[in-house]
Parts: sequence; C-alpha cells; structure tokens
Amino acid sequence: MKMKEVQAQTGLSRKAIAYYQQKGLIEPVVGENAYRDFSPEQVERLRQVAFLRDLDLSVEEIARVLTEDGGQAALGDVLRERALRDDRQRRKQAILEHYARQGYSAEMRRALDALLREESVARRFERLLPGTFGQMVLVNLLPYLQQPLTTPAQEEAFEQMLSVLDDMPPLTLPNDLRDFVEQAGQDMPLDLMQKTAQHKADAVRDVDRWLEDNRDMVAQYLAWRQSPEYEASPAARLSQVLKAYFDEHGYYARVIPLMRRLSPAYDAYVRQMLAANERLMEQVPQSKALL
Amino acid sequence: MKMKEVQAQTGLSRKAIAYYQQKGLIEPVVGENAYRDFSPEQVERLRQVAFLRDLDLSVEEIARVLTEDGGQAALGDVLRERALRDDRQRRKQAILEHYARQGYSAEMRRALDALLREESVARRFERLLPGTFGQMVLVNLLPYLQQPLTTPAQEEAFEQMLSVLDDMPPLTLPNDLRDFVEQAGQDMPLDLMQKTAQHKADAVRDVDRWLEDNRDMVAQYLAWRQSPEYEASPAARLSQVLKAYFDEHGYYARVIPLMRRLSPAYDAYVRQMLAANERLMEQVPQSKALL
DNA sequence: TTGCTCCTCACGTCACGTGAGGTGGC
DNA sequence: TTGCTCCTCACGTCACGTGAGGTGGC
Repeated sequence: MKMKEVQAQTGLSRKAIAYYQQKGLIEPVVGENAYRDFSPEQVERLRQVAFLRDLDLSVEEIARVLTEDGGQAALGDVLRERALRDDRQRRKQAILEHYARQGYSAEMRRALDALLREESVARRFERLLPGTFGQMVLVNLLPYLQQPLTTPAQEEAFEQMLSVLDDMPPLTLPNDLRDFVEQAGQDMPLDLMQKTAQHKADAVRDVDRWLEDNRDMVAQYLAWRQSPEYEASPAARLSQVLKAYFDEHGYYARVIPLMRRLSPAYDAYVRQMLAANERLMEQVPQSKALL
Repeated sequence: MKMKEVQAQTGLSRKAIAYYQQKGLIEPVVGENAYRDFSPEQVERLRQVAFLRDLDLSVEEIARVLTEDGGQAALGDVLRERALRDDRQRRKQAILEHYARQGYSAEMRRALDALLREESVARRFERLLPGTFGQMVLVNLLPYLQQPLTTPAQEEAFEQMLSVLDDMPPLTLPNDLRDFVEQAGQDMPLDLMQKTAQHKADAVRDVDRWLEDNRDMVAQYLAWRQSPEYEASPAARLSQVLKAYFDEHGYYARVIPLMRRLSPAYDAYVRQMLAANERLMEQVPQSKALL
C-alpha cells in the first residue's frame, strides 16, 4: 500500500507517518525509487498510533505501549502517571482561581512551590521505578514534600536530592517480575496507596499499641515470610532485587538522609520508624529472622 | 538591577528572562555595553510571570493577563478554557482506561472522534468569542457535535465549518462591553450554561406549554426589553454588536447551515426553534417588536 | 592580570506543518 | 506530454536549555 492510501485509511498526514517511521514505530519497505510500501499490518499499527496520539500519549510512550512485550505494563505506567498529573493539574487550577479572586500573594507562591517540588520528584521516580513502585515510594514521601522549605539549607538539600535521583539509573526488572508487579498494581489505586502510607505512619508512631491491636496479623505475616511458599514466590525475589537496587545506587545512603534534612517531619518519621523496628525486635523476637 | 540579581530574586533563568524580553513582557534599559538594567517594578512583574508560567499559562496568555486593561477578563478566559480542557482530559483518560482493559475497538475510536471534534470547535470559538460568549455558543452546539458522523457528506460539512470559523475574525468588544461581559460571566459556571441550553431545547420542543407555564416571566421580559432602561443598558448595545458581528461574518448564513448538515438532531432543533418563534409571535403579538 | 558578570550567536528539543523543488508512473 | 504521486531538503513552531566564544567591570 502506498502513501496516499495509507493517509486516507489512517487519517494521518504524510509528515506524521514519516515522523513515526523516523522514530522506529513502523518500517515500511522502501523501494528503489524511494517509494514506501506499507503492509496491512503496518497500517493497522498506524491506526493504533493515531488513536493513542489523539489521546495525547507522546510518541515515545506509544512506542513502549505498542511493544509485544510489556506493553500492558507500559500502558499501566502511563495511566498512573496521568492520574497523578491530573491531580496536580486540578490543584493548579484551584490556585489559579484563587489568584483570579485575590491577586498574587506570597502564600499562593508557597503552595505552588510545594506542588512543583512534588512534580519534579514525581517525574524522577517515574523514571527510576516504573509501575506501581514509583508511585508507592512517591506516595510515602509526598506528604513531607508538601511542607514549605524555610531555610536555604533545606532548599539545597532538595536540589541535591534531585541531582542524586537524576544520577540513579532506572530499575530494570526481569520480564516475569515486571509482569508480577503490573498484576499486583492493577487493583491498587492511588487513594489506597495513600491510605496505606497514612496507616503505616500512624502505626509507627505508636508501635506497642499497633502490635497489641494486630497481634494475629503480625504472627501470620511472620509465618508467611518464613514459609517455603514465600521463598518460592516472585515477591521474595522482587524484594531482594529492590533492596539490592536501593543499596547499590545510594537510595538509603544519600536520598533518605537528604529527605531528612529537608523535612523535619520526615526526619521525625524515620526516627520513629527506627525506634519502632527495635521495639518490634524486642516484642516479637521471631521478626529478627527477617533481617 | 542586573541580570544575576534578577535571576536570584525571581528564580528565572537567564534565557527565560531574555525570552520574556523578546516577547515584550518586559523592556529593561539596555546600556551602551549591552548590559540590561531592570527596575524593581520589572522584577516584580517577572515574579508574576514566573508564577503564571509555573501554573502552565503560555507566555502569550500571560501577556494578556498582565495588561492593565482587560487583564481580569483575559484571566477569566484562561480559567474557563482550562475548565473545558480539563473536562475533555478526564474523558480522554476514561477512554484510555477503557482501552487498557479491552483493547482497541471501533466504538472507542468513534467516541474519541466526537471528543476531538468538540475540541477543535471549542478552540475556534475561544478565538472568535472570548469570555463567556464563546462558551455559551459552544455549549449550545456541543451536544450535537458529540453524535457520530456517519456519512462523508457530514464529515465534509464539519471540515467546511472549521474552515469557515478559521476565516472569521475574532469579535472585538469596546472596553466597557468587554468588562460587562466579564462581570456577567463571573457567576455563570459551566454546568449552569449546560442546564440553560438544555432548558432552552426543552422549551423549544413544546412552545405552547412553555408559554403557558411561563406567561408571567415572558411578559416581564418583553416589558423589560421594550423599556428605556434596557435601551440604555450595555445589554442592548451588546446584543446589537453581536448580531451585527454574526451577520457580517456569515455565522447565520454559513456556520448554522453547515451545523444543520452535519447533525440531523441540530437541524431538527433549528426547525423547532423557527416554528417556536412563529408560535410566539402569534400568541404574544407584542414580541414582534423585538425583531 | 584575575575572576566574575554579561553579552551574542548557534544549535537542540517535540511532533509535526508548510512549502519548494525535483523525480517517477501511467 | 500531462496530471498525479511521491520523494528529499529546508525552515518554522513554543519556551526555553546548553554551550561556545567574546567583552566589560572591579
């Protein structure tokens, strides 16, 4: 099939098609006269490209979504990124409405700064930890990023954190683990993640009480974690891969300390968590086996 | 104040500042050595530019918003455009989620096509009729644009309509009328417009009944329309200016007929409206004076 | 002289659009 | 030969970023 026909069938322009070819989305046969020849499958693919472009996916996102392998996971990533972005968009709209009514104020500027910090950190984590992970890690940090930075030292810590994140390579999972994560993430909407993070923060603030209230669950969890089923499950491997990744690229050694410097509240949270961990070891000695 | 200091105070980059200067947002004094010198007022203005850019307004939008005269109206325009855009965004997100679950289907393509038609018409009306007007005209057409186009003739009518709209010059109102429109539009959120349009369509479908139910209101309205207060009000002038604009640029002569060709439902609506008008003249003879 | 500030090009990004000028097919 | 299809440059868009290479101020 030649150019004109393909344009008619897909609704795409000559230039758009050439551009998608240049970006590697299709590889038509190029004849001796330099004419392109498109197979029906390529036309179908172009139809999909047009559809996804019309939904505002970037060409690069489309390339990821339309690969045989991991397309579903890539689509999940896009969907989740969009959900977060739309949420920020709404909050920006609210600030703008506020501005329309009251004019510029330093307070609005601070609110926007927090939003922008959130945005830049979000983008980094999306790059590093695709899929549900990026979001989970992010959701744990977001509440602390929303507080205003008051000292230059805090701002510097923030900038340093960004550049550390920029220097980290993205986590790449073997195909089976990636699919496992994607599956697990399917039923994990954003608000549930946020609730879980909140719940964890609450638990950490008063471990003894939490242990009291959840004794059975803790026992079950520990049993599972030490069971052969767990050892054989993708979850176990995933956990190891993650730990190794975070260790190797200085997440614990560099990112966490910078977060603690820029947010006193996060610092307090980490200290509570460390203390909580110790209490857990004391109260539930079997948990030591998890280290 | 020199470059470095301005960058520090505003958080803007050297290049961003130069770009805003090039676009005419600020005009610093340029000395003999080609060094720029910024006044405190210009720095304050740059702060506002930075704020609005961070809220994703384009530089051109910012230029309109930050003019002495009509800035408030321009900001209102931006706000309303964003509200419509966000709404379309959400519907795109819904289609994408649908795609993620079920894969590509012709039905989804049709739904998206309707959305895109809406988008391109919306953009045209935003250009032609800024402020609340564009939205009001648009909201009246949207329900009909959402239906699928089944014949090539309908698609052609749509394309022609777009090019007619592209050839129309934007309506420019004198300052006082523009401010009047902006004031009136303040308390007119989108959903109210949609309800009003729906109510009008219902009324037109059964005029006699509507006249019956609203006899008092109609009488009051007619009295007002013929009162000297109305004649002296901005509303009267506005109505004349609008009619002249629509007449002169072929809205009645070209756009409406094309809409009727592309949407049978709209055609029916227009015919009902014409009939309703005649009934109105019969039943309420005073209404003829409005012609 | 040195280190810092500031300047002006020039080129790149993203997803194409808009021609200009030329060739191939029927 | 004519009209149509297809091609390859080249340049533009938006809001800057990233240098390179040069000058001014203290």
